[in-house]
Amino acid sequence: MAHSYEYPRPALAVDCVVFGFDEGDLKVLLIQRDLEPFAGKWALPGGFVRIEESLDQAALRELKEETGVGKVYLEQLYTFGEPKRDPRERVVTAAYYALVKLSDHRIKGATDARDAAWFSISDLPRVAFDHEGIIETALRRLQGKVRYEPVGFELLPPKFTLTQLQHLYETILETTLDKRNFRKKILGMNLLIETDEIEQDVAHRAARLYRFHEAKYRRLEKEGFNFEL
Amino acid sequence: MAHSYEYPRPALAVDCVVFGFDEGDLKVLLIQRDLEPFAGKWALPGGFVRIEESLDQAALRELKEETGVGKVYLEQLYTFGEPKRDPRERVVTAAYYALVKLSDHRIKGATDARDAAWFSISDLPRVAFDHEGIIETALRRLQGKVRYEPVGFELLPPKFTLTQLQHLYETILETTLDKRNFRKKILGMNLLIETDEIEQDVAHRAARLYRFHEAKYRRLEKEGFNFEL
DNA sequence: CCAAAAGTGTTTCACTTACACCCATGA
DNA sequence: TCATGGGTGTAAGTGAAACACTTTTGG
Repeated sequence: MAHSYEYPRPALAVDCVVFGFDEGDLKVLLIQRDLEPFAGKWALPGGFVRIEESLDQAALRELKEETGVGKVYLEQLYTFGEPKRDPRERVVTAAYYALVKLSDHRIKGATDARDAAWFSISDLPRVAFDHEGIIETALRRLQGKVRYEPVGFELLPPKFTLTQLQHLYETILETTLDKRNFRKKILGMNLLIETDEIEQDVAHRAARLYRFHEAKYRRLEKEGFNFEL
Repeated sequence: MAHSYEYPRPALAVDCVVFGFDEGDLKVLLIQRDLEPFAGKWALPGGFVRIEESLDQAALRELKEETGVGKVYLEQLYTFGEPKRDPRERVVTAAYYALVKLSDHRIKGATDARDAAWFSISDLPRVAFDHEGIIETALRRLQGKVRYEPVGFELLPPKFTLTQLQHLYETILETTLDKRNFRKKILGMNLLIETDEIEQDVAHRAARLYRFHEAKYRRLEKEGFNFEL
């Protein structure tokens, strides 16, 4: 193995694909760049990894700095290292994806110095660098993940209706689901806690609100239980 | 976003977990380090990423240089970036995993300057750095992958018996499978081509050899077909 | 009373699982 | 002829999929 200092080093960055879900719409958080290259263009929140911090820490820090997003589900996605992906110089980026509850973060966006905004996944603007490919990769990963792990709840408020949950799955998986079968299956897992509250301010019969029983899921998971669909 | 040259940069490496399958045993290829730190210890093949090459290229190059392994299935696994994972200085490593046909690579190992050897996954020596964790991550990934994509064939010779295939799955998934059900399922996919050859030099009835119909799989995959178990 | 979404069961079909014996071959 | 693994079918059970009407509520 060669010594590391014999060669020039690529720069190392992190970028985050932040997903939110709102009114049947899957959204991604983008920030407007204020520096070249691609100044003025939309891009994923991210930045360079500091010498003393882990990649996870770097991703969290950038997320906080650029978007105000705090407590989120965060997972490493893939590391992109094509030599020409940054026109200035060699930059390798460890991409992450995050799931946030829009109920917590609806206000954020234009809070920081930087301009940030949510875009529907089906109506993204042109983005800088290879970020379109990164977003695409993140979406595919989310589609895979949501089938066999209960990450969908990270995108919903703590209390939600079964219809909201179904719409979330339909949106992410780009499909439609049968209402009765969906409810049968999800309730059959006994991982939802029925609250005695109902949704408010709707012009029709109000649906019951449920919570996800995270602790119970963690317990079952350890015993080999598999969340599926 | 800060300019990259304001800060010291981590070094960037790649490491490969190379899997092979031999006589019912899942193996990993390790090399003996000749430099500090951990000189003399076993470690994953890998090295630093050069400034003009992609991560995939770096992984392939290191694999070739250190082990002679050429045509393989190669996929990025995860990027490990804990600040202290290398005692000398900050090194971030993009880990890959590779699947090779031991029938092609049985001879290799001690060919290069470096000492290389195959170890059973169930009987690994102590390894350098955080490589044990990387191997563990790779194994879990392989276990997940093998269920819903036909990567198992990358570990078998081009022609194989159904029993070999079953043993491969049993080994990777650490379980046992019912012979009749396994054969029914795998043959029912119509992705195996029955050759008119049989295995040689066995002290009992010789089993028929099959090939994996890769082209057909690629076609079906595009139409939405899902390989499963 | 109308519009809109909530909520609820049953039947059918496909797939998974469990299970045991005879056959072919080489030593 | 014996030991070793190769090769084969069926029945029962479980889970997925299809499917439509009544109820509640607010406007």
